[in-house]
Amino acid sequence: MTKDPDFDLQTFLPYLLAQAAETSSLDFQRLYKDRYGMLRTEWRVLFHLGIYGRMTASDIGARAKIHKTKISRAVQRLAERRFLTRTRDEQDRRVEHLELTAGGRAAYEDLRRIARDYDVMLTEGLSPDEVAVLRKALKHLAAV
Amino acid sequence: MTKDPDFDLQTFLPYLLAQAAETSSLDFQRLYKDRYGMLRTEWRVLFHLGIYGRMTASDIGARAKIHKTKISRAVQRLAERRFLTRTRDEQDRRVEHLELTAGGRAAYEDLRRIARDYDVMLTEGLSPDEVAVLRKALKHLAAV
DNA sequence: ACCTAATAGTTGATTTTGTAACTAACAAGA
DNA sequence: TCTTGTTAGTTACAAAATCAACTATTAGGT
Repeated sequence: MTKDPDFDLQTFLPYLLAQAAETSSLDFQRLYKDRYGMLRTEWRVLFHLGIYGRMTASDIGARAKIHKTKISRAVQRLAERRFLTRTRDEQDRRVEHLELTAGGRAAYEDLRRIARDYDVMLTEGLSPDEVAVLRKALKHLAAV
Repeated sequence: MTKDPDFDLQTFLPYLLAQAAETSSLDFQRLYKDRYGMLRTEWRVLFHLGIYGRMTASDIGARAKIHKTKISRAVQRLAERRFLTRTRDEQDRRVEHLELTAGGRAAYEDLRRIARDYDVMLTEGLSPDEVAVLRKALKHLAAV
């Protein structure tokens, strides 16, 4: 049977995005999973706390657009491993402040180095201009 | 606490890719889920058969980089709904050829139209040049 | 022909995710 | 001070993804 001339799956953005995201996500996963046995949401939470410091679960959810149940579970696991501490807010006792422990910070700094190296590796084969456009376009797409 | 100056999560490609892919995937999901109750892997299989015609499960897996168990289950569901037929190869009886039925083709053509419209909508706000670079870069990243 | 390895595809057990309902705490108006 | 509504976060159950083990069939060497 002949190829459909009107539509090419290889140019359909949700398809391309899914392929690229899955490839990079799986590659990067191997790095943090092997070292720390972390899940995807866990490194994301770890990185948010590493970069922005003290935050609440909702803060992270709002910034990263991750659902609160995912964050709740990631925080639980990170707390069990003593990567972060949870402190109740005295003014509003619904709120919990999260903060990395020394161990959490060490893990974050280690993974941040790895992430940076991985990012450099990913963009080999693309010109700096192309990378800039790619980042801009991805931000745009995430915001739609 | 201050922001880490050495590393910005908002430029880290696996993070950006995951955000963009998730956003577009969820949006597009609503369209095919509402109409046909399909899962992500199911529309992908449907599209492959719609575009390339007769294929085996392995062919699809190789082309789309989807794991064979996912494909196996997607094919089962599509077959139950009479969207495709499965035919044993006479030469090599391990192999099964998959092909869309008339109903499957109708669903594919309907969804293809929707996909095209959605793609157009996604790229509003980006110049044609930017879109071209984006597509090229995503293909590169998927292949790494 | 026979043994071993490889391939296509399926199934089952375990993990992970998603959805909805829930508790606890606060807020704001009557 | 009572509703009523909202927000932070957790938990329970259902849906889906992942991983390993499995069947059936073919291929390749000896």
